[in-house]
Amino acid sequence: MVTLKEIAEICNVSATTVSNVVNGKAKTSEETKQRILDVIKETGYKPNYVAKGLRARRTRTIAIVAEDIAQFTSPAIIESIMEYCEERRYRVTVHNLRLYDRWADTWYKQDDAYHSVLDPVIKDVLASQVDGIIYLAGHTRVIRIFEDNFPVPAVMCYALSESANVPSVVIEDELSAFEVTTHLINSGHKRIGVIGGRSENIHTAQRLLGYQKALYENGLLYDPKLVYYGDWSRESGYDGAKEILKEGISAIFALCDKMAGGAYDYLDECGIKIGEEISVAGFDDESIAAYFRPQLTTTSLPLAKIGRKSAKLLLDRLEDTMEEEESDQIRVYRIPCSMVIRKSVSKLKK
Amino acid sequence: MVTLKEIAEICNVSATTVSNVVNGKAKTSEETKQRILDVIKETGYKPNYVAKGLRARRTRTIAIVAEDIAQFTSPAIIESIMEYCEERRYRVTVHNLRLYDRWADTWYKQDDAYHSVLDPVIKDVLASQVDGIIYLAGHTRVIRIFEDNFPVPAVMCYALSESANVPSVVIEDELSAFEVTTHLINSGHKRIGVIGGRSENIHTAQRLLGYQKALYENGLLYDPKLVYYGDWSRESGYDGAKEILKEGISAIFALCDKMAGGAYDYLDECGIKIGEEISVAGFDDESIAAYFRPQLTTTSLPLAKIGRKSAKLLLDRLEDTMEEEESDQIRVYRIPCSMVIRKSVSKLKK
DNA sequence: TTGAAAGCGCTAACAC
DNA sequence: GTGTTAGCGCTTTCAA
Repeated sequence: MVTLKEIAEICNVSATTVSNVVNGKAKTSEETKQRILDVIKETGYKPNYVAKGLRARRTRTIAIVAEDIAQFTSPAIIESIMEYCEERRYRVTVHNLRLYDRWADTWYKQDDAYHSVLDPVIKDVLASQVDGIIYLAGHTRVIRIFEDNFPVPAVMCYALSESANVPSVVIEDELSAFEVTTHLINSGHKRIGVIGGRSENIHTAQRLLGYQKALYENGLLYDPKLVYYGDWSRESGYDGAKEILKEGISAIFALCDKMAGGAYDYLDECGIKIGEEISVAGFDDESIAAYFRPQLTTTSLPLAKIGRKSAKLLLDRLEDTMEEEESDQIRVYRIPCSMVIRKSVSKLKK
Repeated sequence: MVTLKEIAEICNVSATTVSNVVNGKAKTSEETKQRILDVIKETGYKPNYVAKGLRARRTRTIAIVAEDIAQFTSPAIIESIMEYCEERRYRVTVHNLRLYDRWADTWYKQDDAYHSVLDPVIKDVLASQVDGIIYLAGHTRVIRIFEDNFPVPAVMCYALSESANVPSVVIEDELSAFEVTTHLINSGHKRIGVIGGRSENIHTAQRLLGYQKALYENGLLYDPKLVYYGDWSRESGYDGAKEILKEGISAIFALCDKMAGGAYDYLDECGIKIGEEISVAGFDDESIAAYFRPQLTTTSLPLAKIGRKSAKLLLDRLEDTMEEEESDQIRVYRIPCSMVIRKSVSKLKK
């Protein structure tokens, strides 16, 4: 690999001049400039970022620390972060905690196990001199890992940071659930069952609030017997449907598509016609949803927007172009979802 | 951020000694060693990889250049590459061409557009001094981008490289299709329709070969009228089913699950009972397959194995531990897939 | 066992 | 415009 110095020697100029040309620092005569450019082309010279980063103290590289890139929300978010960073000429590296892969659904409760994985990665990331970090969570909860003295700017993506200088970008759970529930009510449903995740889960809690708000605004009462707490799995959707069906409902709001799939399983088993005798709404708009029979009415996650927003927050911070508003209060950005109407919800026949 | 030099000053030793301790270079007295280790812990010192890489000329970092991480095969492969690299203490950075995102299905035919995206990324990757590269394709075809003088070792993942020193890791298309077809034939089916991708597509071509081999071994003749060339989309699955159904078939082998989904659409529309009146097999075992009604019999892709194999090939090469066999012939590793039997294929009722 | 010195490839400050 | 000098944080001879 040719180095800048070698180029300089060939051209009979100093390394500085070559550096200036490479980085477009203007003050070079057209003639030498052209000569240098030619040699660069001939030799196929490529600047060494490592050396550059060492000197410049800025690498124009940010790191995504993802809890698990195989989580269905991750790829689209990562992709949009990269897209945005490319526009602003930043490089992105991805680091993967593989949390779900390692421990399925339990890890986030065991602080020591969690940190045994996280800490070395963070250390690693920091050691590679990135300018900033986006932590990409697998599901929304409060994550407190960026202390106030964290050495580089950070953004919490798809989770809540609770730290004054680390903004969070999450989805608008409450409003979205409100919309779905309202849609169901407008279709004539009054007893609407809910299949959620665990009760302490933030997605579940917030969506339940939105659900309740819609009930309230329509003069309906919240009935705890209509809500089943599952674990986001297809199986728990099945169990949930079985349970709440006993309460005489006409619609099911499953808080994720997989559980909606489980509800379909049970309903099919009972010979109850979905989209006719009973309505079902999901959440997430995973690829599976469009293949359900009937196709599932659900809510799509604004993953691309979440990614872009997170990236923008970070890069603005790096370049100090952020609008003042932020300052020292905890910033949480909630990005709205959008309902996608398909075939699984229908007007209640009186 | 504390530096090695500062640690040295605090401990009243030279930078060399600290470096030796940090890297476990043995020849240090227990006493000073302990002192240094203590200070490192107190100060939270982290070695600067950038500086290290500059000096050491090896960064222990490999790059994945992915055509599109949002392609359904990518996340699992990336995840397994990372898992393997973690075991061998290599870092991984991911770079994303976003090819599908940019140009849907056409880019790989336009060399200039393709290179306008690829070249800067490769340049970038090289400039960041990675030790090696894994190119992760979105679908299998011949890709000729690593010349013989490519400066670092490379592996072609999910595509064919055709370059002597760049091994390729792909799936065993032909054998897998052979197995599916055999399964169908063993279930009594004699006229088996195929819905594939474009005819020039390698996946399609190879699987068709496997299909034909199974026919041959069972004394059946290949009939071109039974194969429809689609474009992997659900819609083309629908069109394909419509087309080949006219030929009086009792089973459909769709070369991807999405097209199987399209076939389901058409069959449902006609009121033909899948898994009873007609059998359908898919390919890929995407998450959607298990939600079909009836659940789809398909073939799952060995993504984790592909990733590990690619990573192993690269790291072995980096460390010169590879077995001799490779040398200078073109190496292609074909990883077998495995059928997953569900409900969409049944014995043909005579 | 420890340290001094040189240098990896590049950029920044300051002269000329 | 262009060159000189110094130094980013680390490792690696080689000598003590």
